[in-house]
Amino acid sequence: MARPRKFDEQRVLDTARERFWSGGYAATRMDDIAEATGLGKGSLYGAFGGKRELFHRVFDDYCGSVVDAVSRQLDGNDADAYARLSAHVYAVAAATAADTDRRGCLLAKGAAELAEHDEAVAERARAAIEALQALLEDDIAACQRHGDIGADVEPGRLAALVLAVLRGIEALGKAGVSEETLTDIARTALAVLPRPAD
Amino acid sequence: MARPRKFDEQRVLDTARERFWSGGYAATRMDDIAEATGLGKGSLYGAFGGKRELFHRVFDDYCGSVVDAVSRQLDGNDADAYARLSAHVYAVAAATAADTDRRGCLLAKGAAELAEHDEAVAERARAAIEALQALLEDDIAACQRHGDIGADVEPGRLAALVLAVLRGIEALGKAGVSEETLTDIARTALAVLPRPAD
DNA sequence: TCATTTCTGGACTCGTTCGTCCATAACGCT
DNA sequence: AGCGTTATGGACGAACGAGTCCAGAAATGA
Repeated sequence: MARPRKFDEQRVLDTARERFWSGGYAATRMDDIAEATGLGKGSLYGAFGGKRELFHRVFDDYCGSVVDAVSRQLDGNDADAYARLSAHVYAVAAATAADTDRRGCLLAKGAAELAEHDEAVAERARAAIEALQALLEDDIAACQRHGDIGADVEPGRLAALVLAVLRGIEALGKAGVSEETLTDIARTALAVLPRPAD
Repeated sequence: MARPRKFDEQRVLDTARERFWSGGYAATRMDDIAEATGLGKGSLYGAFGGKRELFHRVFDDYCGSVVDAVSRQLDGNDADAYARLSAHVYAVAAATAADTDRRGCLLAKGAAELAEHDEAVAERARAAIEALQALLEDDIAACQRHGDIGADVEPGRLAALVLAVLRGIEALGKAGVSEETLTDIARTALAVLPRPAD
């Protein structure tokens, strides 16, 4: 019984994500987002409240989508668990290297810029990292059950290590390390994971 | 034959570093820096040129000091090379955990915020990472000579892996991962390095 | 002491950006 | 069709921040 919105909220969030992602929070202007989405500022503020709230929505969204994507990549039966892990690690290296704009990951970028001063961002990042760790742990446990990884180290520890390597690959990528080196890191990381005693 | 400066340039750089470090580049105001250092804006601009140039000076300085510090930590004879490596890895984990403000490393933070749009920052970060990698490689090679690490993997690859883990620890620390987990990652990383076949 | 040169610091300018406001448009319901 | 409600979008206000400018201070050398 009132005028309906003409824009798709999700589409606006996606566009805003692009802007925040390339420019960072502080360097992105609301006018940019308004122009990029075609919305007037009245609509933008009416729908999302303000810059900070909009970023929170975008960040939340992004974290969720990253966790979802990894979840899909790592989900499956025990027999293929190691193949999935390996594919995932190489995929992160390749994706980081392919990111020629050096935008890195919005999760890392947003956390780096705002976690210190914005509790909501810090908490969301923490939750996302925890979720990623849990996904890796499940997959590594499956590898151990299937005999692809030695069972003498707790899967949680190995998952934390792999997660650190993955985040490290992204950080190095942003610093300009070559694709070859990144792929090497992925390969070496997989190679040093303990083998079953058999 | 002219009035000498009343301030110490290095001290100003240190203060500016603090500001950029906690706030990031965009969120730090020149007025803040002026107030924090006690300088007037005239002096600030006269001595450093502008915000961008000042940040470049600070960033350059910081990268140099990080490389220097690691260099000192890893320098020594072959017999103690593994002990130094181990101490260094634990030290990074402890330092990251102790950084309760979650400022992380200015190298990572600056690179995350500016590398994409500022070639000078990107290049400086790349050079610093390369230097760190070289330092680790030297130490790992020493470990291999002394028989503390297996010689079947090239030291350069192991160094790249260790570097990724170290940067990953910092990234995870910023995301709020606990000290215990960070220390665990350090321990696990050291544990999975190949042992000599003996 | 005086002249010259550089430093100092705060007032000022100007562009920029967040957020507000409001007249108007669009829709659903009766 | 008319009414009430919500969306729209561009103009506007106000604050803020980078960089400039300049009158005066401080030091050195003649």
